[in-house]
Amino acid sequence: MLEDRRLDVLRAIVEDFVSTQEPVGSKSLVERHNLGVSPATIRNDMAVLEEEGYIAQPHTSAGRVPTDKGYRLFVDRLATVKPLTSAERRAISTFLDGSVDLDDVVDRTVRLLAQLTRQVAVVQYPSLTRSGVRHVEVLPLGGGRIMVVLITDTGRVEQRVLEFAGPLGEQVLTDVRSRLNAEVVGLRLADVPGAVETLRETFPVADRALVDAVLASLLEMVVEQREERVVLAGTANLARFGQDFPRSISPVLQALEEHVVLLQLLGEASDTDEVTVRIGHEIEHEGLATTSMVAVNYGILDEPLARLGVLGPTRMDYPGTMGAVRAVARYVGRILSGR
Amino acid sequence: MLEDRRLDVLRAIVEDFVSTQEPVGSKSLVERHNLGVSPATIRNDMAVLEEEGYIAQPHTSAGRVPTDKGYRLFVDRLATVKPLTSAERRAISTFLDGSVDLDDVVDRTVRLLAQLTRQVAVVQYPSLTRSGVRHVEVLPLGGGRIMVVLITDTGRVEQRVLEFAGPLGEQVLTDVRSRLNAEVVGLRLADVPGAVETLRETFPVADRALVDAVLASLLEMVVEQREERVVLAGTANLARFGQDFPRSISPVLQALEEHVVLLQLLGEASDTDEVTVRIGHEIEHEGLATTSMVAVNYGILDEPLARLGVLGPTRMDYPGTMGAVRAVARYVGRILSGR
DNA sequence: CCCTGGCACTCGGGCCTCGAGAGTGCCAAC
DNA sequence: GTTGGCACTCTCGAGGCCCGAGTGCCAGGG
Repeated sequence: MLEDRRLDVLRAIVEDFVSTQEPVGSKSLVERHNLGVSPATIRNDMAVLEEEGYIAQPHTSAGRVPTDKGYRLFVDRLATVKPLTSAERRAISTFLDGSVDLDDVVDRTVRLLAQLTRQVAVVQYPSLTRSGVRHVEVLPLGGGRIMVVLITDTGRVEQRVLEFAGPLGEQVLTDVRSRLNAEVVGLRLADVPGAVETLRETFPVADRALVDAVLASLLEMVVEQREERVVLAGTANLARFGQDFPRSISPVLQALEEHVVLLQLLGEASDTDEVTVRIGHEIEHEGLATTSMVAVNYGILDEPLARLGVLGPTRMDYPGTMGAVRAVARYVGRILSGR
Repeated sequence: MLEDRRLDVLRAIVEDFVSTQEPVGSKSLVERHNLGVSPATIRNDMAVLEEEGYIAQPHTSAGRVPTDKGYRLFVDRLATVKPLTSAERRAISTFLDGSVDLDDVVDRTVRLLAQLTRQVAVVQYPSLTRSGVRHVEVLPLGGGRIMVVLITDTGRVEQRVLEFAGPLGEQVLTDVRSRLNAEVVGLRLADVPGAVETLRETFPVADRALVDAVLASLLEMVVEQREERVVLAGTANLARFGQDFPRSISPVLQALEEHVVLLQLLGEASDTDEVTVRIGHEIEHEGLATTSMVAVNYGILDEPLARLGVLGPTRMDYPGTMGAVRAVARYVGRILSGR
C-alpha cells in the first residue's frame, strides 16, 4: 500500500524530471522540495516505488525516472489541471476570433495549440456524421457531369463530381435539389441515408437513374471514410526533444503522417468530455511508444463534434498541457456555435 | 576556363558524394570512374575546381564536397533529367487515378511525390486567381446570416458566412444568385471584380445593401490572400538526413510550417514551364540554407495553375528528383483536365 | 518501528592520448 | 600536361583514466 509521503515523492520526481529532463536523485529531491526527511529515507521510498514499477533507473547509480505507470498514477491521482493565465486566455481569443471559415478555424486552432503547448498539436475536423445538413446543392457542369455539394452546419463543405451518361434534365435536377433540401436540411448526417431512401420513389421511373446517381453521390459523402480529416502543426517542436527519442524522431514523424493512426488515437475514450491522456506504451503504435497524447472533445453546445489534442514526449508537463487543451477546446466550441 | 575533364571530375564528385554521402577523394574517384588519368592529375583538377569555388573541403586532408555553386553548375550543364522507370510511371497512375475531389487529388499527389523522391513534397493548391468560376451559390442560413459559396473549375470550393442586419428578402437572394451566375460563370476569377462592378446597379436601390454585402463576400474570396494554400508530406524523410543538417532539423521543420515561406519559394521562377531548382543559399531563408527545392508548374492544358515540388538537402539526386517532379506534375495536370 | 548519518561501491560521462587511415600539396621526372 | 613519390595534416575511434552523482546497506537513535 502506498503511503502519502511516497506519493509526494513520486509527484516530486515527476515534476523535477519534467522540468530538468534529468534523472532525479534522492539528494536533489530533498533540496528542491521540503519533504522534511533525509535523503536516506527518500531512498527507501524510492526503492519501494521502483519495486512497484512507478519509477526506474536508466542505469545503476543514476537517478530515477518515472515509468509510464508512474506518469499514469501522477495524472490520475496527483496532478490537477492547471488553468491558463489570463495572458494565455487573451492569446486564445485574439488568435481565434476573426477566422473566416471552418478551414480557417481549424487551421488557427492547431497552430495556436502548438504554440501554447510547444508540442505537436492535432485537430480533427468536425465529424461529418455528427454534423447536421445545412444545404445540398446539385449543379450541372456540362459535358454530362454533375456536381453535388454538401454543406454542414459546422461549416464543412464536401463535393463530388459524377458522370452521368443519360440525358440531363435540368428540371429534374432542380427538382431533386429542392426536394432533397426539403427532406434533409436540419437532419443529422447519420440520419440522411434513412431519409433519402424513400425519396427516390417519389420521382417518375424515367428519372430514377439520374436521381439515384445524385443520391448515391450524396450518400458517398455522408458515409465516406475520408470524412475523418486531421490537421497538425508544431512538428518542429519535436526536435526540441531529441534526447527523448532514442533512435531518432523519424518514427515519430512517420507516425504523424499516418493520419489514420492519429485519428484512432484521438478517437479513443471519446465518450467522455474530460481531458483524456494516453501515456507511452498505452499507445499501441511502435513509433509512438515514448510519446503521450492529451486529447479532449470539442463541439457546439456540449455536443461533441470531434476531438483535438497534442502529442509530445511522455515527459511532458501534463497539468499545463491538459489545461491548454481544455481551454482551447472550449473556445473553439464557442466559436463554432457562433456561426 | 574550365576544360572538359574538369567538368567530368565535378560531375563525378557530385555523383559520388550524393550516393555515398561522404567527401570524395582523388583516389576513390579514379577507382569508381574510369577517367583515364592518375589520382595526381585529378588532384590538380580538384585544386582548380576548389580555387574557382565549385568544391570545398570540410577540413584539410579530407575529400572534396560540392559547393552550392558546384551543384548549380551540375544542374545547369552536367545533369540530364532522368526519366522515370515504367514501374514508377505505373505507380503514379494507380496512385492518382480514383481521387474523388480536388482535396483528394492534392492529398494523393503530395504523398506520392514524397514517396517517390523520398524527400519532403510540397503542393500548392490551384491558384484561385487563375481558375475560372464554375458556380456561385447564395444561401440564407437563418438568423440573419447568409452563406456565399464559390466553386471554381479546378474543383476548389470557397465559402463565406456574412451577417446581414437588414431584412432578408428571399427573392432578392435568388435573384442575386441567378444574375450573378449569369454574369460570372466561365470568367477567370481575376476578371470577376470588373464584371461584378456594374451588376449592383441593376438592382433596385432598396436591395443594394444586401446585394453589396453578398458581392463584397464574393470579392473577398476572390482576392483574399489565403487563396494560396500549400500542403506537404514526407517530413519524416528529413530525419534520414540528420547529418546534413548541422544544428538539427528543427529550423527546417520550422521553416516548413511557415507556409508563406514555402509559397514564396515555390512561386519563384514560375514563369517558366521547365523544372526549376533552387540550391542552398540561393534560398534566402536561414533555416533552409542547406536545402534545395525542385519545383515546376502544373496545370490544365498547359495553362499553369500552381506549382509543386520537393525540398531536400542540397545533396540530393537532382536528375532523379527533377524527373519525378516533372512526371507527377504532368500527370496531375492530366487528372485535373479530366474533371 | 521508522528515520538517519555514514560508508563502500558502482557506473556513466568527460577528457586525454595515441595510432591508423585517408587525403592532400608539392616536387622532380617523364 | 601528367605522373609517382613523399612528407604532412587532420579526423576519428579505441582505450584508459578519473571524477562525481547516486545508490544500497547497516548500525545507531528517537
